[in-house]
Amino acid sequence: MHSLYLTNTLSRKKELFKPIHEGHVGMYVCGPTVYGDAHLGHARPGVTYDVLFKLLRHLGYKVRYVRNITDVGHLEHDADEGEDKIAKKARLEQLEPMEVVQNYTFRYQEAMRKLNVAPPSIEPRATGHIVEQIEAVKKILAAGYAYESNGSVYFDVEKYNADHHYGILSGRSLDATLEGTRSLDGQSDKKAPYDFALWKKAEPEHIMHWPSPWGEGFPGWHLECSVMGEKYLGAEFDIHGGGMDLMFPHHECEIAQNVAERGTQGVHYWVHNNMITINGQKMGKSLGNFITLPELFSGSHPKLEQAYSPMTVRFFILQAHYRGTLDFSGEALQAAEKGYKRVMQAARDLSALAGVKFESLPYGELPEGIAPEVCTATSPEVRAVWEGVYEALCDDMNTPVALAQIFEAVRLINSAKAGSVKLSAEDLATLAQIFSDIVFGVLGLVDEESAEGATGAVVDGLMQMVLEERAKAREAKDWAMSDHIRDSLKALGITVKDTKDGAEWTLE
RNA sequence: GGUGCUUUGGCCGAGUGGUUAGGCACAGGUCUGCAAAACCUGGUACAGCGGUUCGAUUCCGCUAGGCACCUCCA
Repeated sequence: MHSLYLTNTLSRKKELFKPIHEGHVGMYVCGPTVYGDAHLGHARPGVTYDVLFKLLRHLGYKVRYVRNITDVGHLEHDADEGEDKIAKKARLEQLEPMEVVQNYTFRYQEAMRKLNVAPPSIEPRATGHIVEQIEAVKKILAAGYAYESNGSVYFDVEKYNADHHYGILSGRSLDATLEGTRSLDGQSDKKAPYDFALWKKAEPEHIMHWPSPWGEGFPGWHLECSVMGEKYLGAEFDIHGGGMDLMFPHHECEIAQNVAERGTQGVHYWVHNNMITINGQKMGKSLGNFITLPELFSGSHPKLEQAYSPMTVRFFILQAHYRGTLDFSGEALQAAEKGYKRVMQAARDLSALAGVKFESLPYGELPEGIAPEVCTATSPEVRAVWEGVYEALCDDMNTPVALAQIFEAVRLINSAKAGSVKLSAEDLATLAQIFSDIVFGVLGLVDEESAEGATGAVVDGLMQMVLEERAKAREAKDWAMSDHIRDSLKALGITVKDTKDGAEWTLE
């Protein structure tokens, strides 16, 4: 089996990945808070952990992938004094909170589906785990790491820090945290500013609340991930992913809760994806500089000159390493679009050359394929691509380098098609496997053109007929007619290219 | 103020103590009725200043710029 290395935020180093249970992986990723449309920033963890999910599967692991939906407890402005995001949205739109949740959950899943992000094994919601969260609060109270205050329960960070290290993940000391913590206006029930809420008393204006031993209230944001992770993956599990902006305080608090509640940090590998920036600045809700995925796919945003297809967006994300920032610009998206199309065209040509049909799996199904141990190709170039791709992906998911290797394969395919390079049957089979397993499998690309374009034999037949007529005109050197046909097709979005072996066409 | 990250050719973006990343764009060539595609070739990029070294874009220090987190954010 190929050895996978992942950068663990706990150690800030690349570590050899070893699962707790041989052959099995438990992975938890922080999902969205569903109070608005997903934006480009949300696509990054979606795609990143989708690749990790698929890579692990391809390497032969059985994976349980849990990605939550946050539908309560996530507050605005301040973790303890603000208003619940969902409730606020519901109030603004005169809706039942669950209507907001339902709507944006559906829209999020729809956007992920378009990006060919496989649905996780389990997609739990915070509101579905109120009972478990209350139980967790009780345990933390019993362990002495929390205190009740005026109907709310807070985590006692100072007490915890005396026994453990609060800041182990983000690399801070409590003093540093204290310095940076904003002092709150007005009265707070907390003993210290860095204490965070496990359970929050519901003020009269709150519309989402549940009964608890401490009165009517709702769970704190950080608690849900601790609780749902434990429920579905166990007290200890392998991988926890999320955006870098969640490292502190969210993930730090999770660790503290885990230790207080069950005596273990719970997570072996913390994986964090970096942000997508726009003009060098983080794309985010609070800055108002975000472009939603529906806007991106339709081109309906003042910053956009054109629409970008879901696969262009996926390719764009894949072209950068997940731990670095990725800067958005129209130019960069257009470059990604061209590159993506080039790879897909090569896939179609390879399909013809190798006599293999690449079929995309029905959405939601995962390839069972296990990465081959040995490369059977005969040419050194193809072998190098095969080796390079696995090496890159297993080296902390280096998708940009993997794609560079894929472009090498594209060059070989094109050269073979042009006749300047000879590829053996084994070479073609290996290339076909790389495309099937890696390009379409692990990297999760889909050929949009063949998927939604020119459907069916009717169009194929029609095009064949038209191109035959054009070929006759060309034989008769009737260039006017030939060009007229080509121009007319172009106006319909059909591009005709003349090659040695006759005319080819593609639909925009 | 604290913590951490970062500065690569026109743009995006990998990587390394000495050898081509890759994509997009651009220029020349091959092919072609033309066009497109494809293929071939091309541009000596690594913020600045010092240091370590036979040799640094790659290690160390300083300077300058940028960013993230410290409050909700993927």
